[in-house]
Amino acid sequence: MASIKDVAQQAGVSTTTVSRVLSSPDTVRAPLRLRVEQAIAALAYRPNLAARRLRQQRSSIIGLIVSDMRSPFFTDLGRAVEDVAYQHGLRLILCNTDEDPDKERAYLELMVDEQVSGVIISPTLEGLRSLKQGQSWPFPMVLVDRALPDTSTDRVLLDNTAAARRLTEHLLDAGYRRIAALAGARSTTGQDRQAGYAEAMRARGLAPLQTWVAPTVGAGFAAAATLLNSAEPPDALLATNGLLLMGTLQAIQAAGLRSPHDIGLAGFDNNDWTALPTLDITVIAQPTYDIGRTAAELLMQRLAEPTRPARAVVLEGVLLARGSTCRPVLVR
Amino acid sequence: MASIKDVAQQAGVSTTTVSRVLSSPDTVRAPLRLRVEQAIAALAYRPNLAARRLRQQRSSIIGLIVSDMRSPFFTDLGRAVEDVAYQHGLRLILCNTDEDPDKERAYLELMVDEQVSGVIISPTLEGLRSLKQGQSWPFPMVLVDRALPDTSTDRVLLDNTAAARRLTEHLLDAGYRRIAALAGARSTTGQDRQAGYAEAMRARGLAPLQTWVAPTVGAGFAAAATLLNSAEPPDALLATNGLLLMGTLQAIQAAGLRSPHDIGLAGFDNNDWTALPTLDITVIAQPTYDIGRTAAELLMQRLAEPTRPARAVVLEGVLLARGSTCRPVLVR
DNA sequence: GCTTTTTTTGGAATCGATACCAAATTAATT
DNA sequence: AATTAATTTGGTATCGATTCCAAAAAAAGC
Repeated sequence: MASIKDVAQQAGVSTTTVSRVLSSPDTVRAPLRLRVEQAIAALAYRPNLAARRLRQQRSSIIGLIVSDMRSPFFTDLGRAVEDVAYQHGLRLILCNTDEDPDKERAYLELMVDEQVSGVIISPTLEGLRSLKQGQSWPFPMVLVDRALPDTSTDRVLLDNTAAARRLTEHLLDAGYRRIAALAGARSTTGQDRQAGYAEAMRARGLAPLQTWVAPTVGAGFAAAATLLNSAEPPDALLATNGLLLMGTLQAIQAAGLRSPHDIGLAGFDNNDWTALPTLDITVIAQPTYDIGRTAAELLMQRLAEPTRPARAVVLEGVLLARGSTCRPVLVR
Repeated sequence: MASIKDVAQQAGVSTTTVSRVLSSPDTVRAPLRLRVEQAIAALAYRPNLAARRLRQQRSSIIGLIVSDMRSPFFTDLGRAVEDVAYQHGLRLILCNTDEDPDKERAYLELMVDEQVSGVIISPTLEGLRSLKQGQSWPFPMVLVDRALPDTSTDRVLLDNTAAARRLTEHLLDAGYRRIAALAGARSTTGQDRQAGYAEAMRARGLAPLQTWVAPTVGAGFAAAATLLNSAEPPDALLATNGLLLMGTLQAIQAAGLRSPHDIGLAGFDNNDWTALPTLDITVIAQPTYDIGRTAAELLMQRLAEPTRPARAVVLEGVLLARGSTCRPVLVR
């Protein structure tokens, strides 16, 4: 493996000059630069990233920390981040926390060890709290999907409260009244969406009826099944994320019910299956890829300009009104 | 940030000793070791990975190269790899090739630059061919999901031909005859599954009827729609992966057809939505997480023992026979 | 108790790039 | 043409760990 010394020798210059050709070519005069470039090509020289990193005390790596990459939202997000990262010559290290604050902390410490240039993170509640209490890390961070108000960290969020409010109003407008919400515990996203739901309900003089559940298909199924089997079952269900929506749908079908005839159904995340004609589920579509791309770009901008003020980008969800919320007219 | 020198000074020993406490503690006598350990704790010392990597000429990073992390199969796989990697103190770098051989090559070269310890890859056809032609890389590789026969690289595969054969036989046993297969082009997986399908068809004296398509939902939809609108439409459709299955289902529903009454439907990948009672689609379930875990473990074993002979692990798919292939008895 | 062997510790070189500062070269100014 | 300023280039220290080899200490052998 050729090193910078070999290149320097081959081109008859110092290693300093070779280094300059690599980082700021226009400070080296043309004839020399040409010789160096030829030597680089001839030896198929590739700079040693470890040496560079040791000297510069930073790496061209960024971290992506999410709860579980298998959740479709994070999958899309990750793909977008990866695209932008590689366009900028940065590598992406991937971490799944499973909503475990200890794992989250451990991964952040790994990021310190790796001397990453920056981290994009969808933090746990505990992580957010410790950030708010002044916990700081030796790299810039961009929060995605989750954040607490009044913290000065770059972030990209959906207007969760507004989106949930809109979705709830859509259900109310369709004539549903006993609307129950399944909200993901352990994240601000779930809390914000629950808040939007509750606001919309109260605005019409109705009592909100939310259940807090772990953000998994299984937990969604169990909670929805319990609701459906209760004495006074709801006439519509609202799931605050794609996994819970799947679980809820499973419970509805397992109970032999159909939307919209027997029960209204709406949720978040425009996953492929929600659009199937025989399911046709009303959802809030999140601009998932955009969220990831924006987050990565915010990080790039901060790396270029470390002192600029923190920026919050709030994106809108799009309501896709479909058949699962078209309540048939009933006479009671 | 404390360095090994600071620790050495604090403990009153040489850096060599500190290094030894870190890598092989039992070569340092207890009292000294204790002093060093206390100094490490007191200074919250963390070794500089760049320095270590520069000296050792390798990094504790592994790469995962797949076509698109958004495909559920690769999502699960990636999660498994990540779990095992972190258990072994390795970081995971993620790459999406989009089935583009140039991108694949570029990413492999990045892996060289990063001096990764190893790579887990689901290679493109071109990538496999160049491997077979003797292209070699300065790190061990484990192939997942795709491989050519007679190459000596560690690999973890599904028995794709057998699985597709079994699925096709299941359709035949249910009474379907004009079974059309949508096979993913550009991967050995698609080819192998097509082969299994074709074998099963020919064994019953039927002519296989396959269409090669790009492995995306949209391409699956288009191809299935064309088949359904043809003069002699098939009586069953077989999709060789989860994305194609979704596209096929969309086309069936868009045409106003229902399984199993109007048309049989079967596919690969036991995604959540396939199990919904109202869809209830027969699939071959791949042990996705297991595949990823096994691949990661194979890599760990090779890192521990670089010279051991290459190993191929072939896992079985599980046929989940569901409602979409229960052909109602017809009189023709 | 003294020599030999084994174990434990330290000194200094090394990995490969970059950054600072000084030397050399070129350009600009009077 | 001589002096000064600006630009290009090179020498060398440095980043922080590991590794080889030698020195010191402990254990073993006679």
